[in-house]
Amino acid sequence: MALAAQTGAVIEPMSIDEAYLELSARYRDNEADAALFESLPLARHLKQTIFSERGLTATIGIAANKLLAKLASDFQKPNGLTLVPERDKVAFLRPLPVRAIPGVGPVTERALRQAGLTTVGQVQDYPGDLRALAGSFGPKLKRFAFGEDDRPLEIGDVIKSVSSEETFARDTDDRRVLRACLREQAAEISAELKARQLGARTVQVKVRYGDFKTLTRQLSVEEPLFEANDLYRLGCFLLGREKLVCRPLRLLGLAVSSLGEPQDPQLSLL
DNA sequence: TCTGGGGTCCTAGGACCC
DNA sequence: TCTGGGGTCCTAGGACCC
Repeated sequence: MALAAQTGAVIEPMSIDEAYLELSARYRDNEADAALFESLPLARHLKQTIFSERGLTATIGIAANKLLAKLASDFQKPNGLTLVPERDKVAFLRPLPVRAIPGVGPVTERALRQAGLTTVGQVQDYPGDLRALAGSFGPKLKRFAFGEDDRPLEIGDVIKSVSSEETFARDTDDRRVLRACLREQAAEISAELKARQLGARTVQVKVRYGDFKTLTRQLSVEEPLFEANDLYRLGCFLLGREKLVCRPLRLLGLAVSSLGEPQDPQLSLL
């Protein structure tokens, strides 16, 4: 990442080992495809440096937007380097399975298949209303199918929720086990909130039973909370009020959302 | 997919207010 | 007292991603 920063790139980390680099500032004076090709030496240099410094291979996709860069990097997986020029993007996309498009999971894939659409090319050619198949994602899916994507890089780490959950080795309704679990989760979440100087106005518990049935119950409060004890007690309250531990649990989870600046800790009630 | 954990976003119904 | 609409918040569940 430090190396990438030296290139003057704007960076959006996606996970521990994946990131988008925007280099349009570095190659801005060129026609789109020319700029892409000009970034090839830098991409090769990045791969080489990662390998010599860490002994790891890296895969890079080069394209004019996030969607295409991601698909390009997926194209040739270990140790790949794929460039998708603007002029080739529609053809590049055509043979890909619909599942390759980010946002198309098992459910949307099934809906599309039932309409006879299994490749991105078929989505490109589809004259019907994709909303009927993919809901509000339909219009975006259509644009993605043609390689159009204007999502900007998201930098900064605005976080919207914090959660912790645990799947038990054996389903349990032992109150002591569950309380200890919840207490630990509350402590973890509290530490995260404090580290980020955030408070949470919504607390949610999640339970899953042996048959995989999963329920959530949440509660919003006036004052943003961040103390482990407050989170723990609200979690207990929700479990009890909703009688969620009516049979053994496979999973117990605690989550907070509606995050914002905490009030003066002195005023924190409950 | 006999199924782990931490996230985001969307939908839909109900409460409540104007 | 009943009806209608819009806006916002809360809640629950689900699809999806890494």
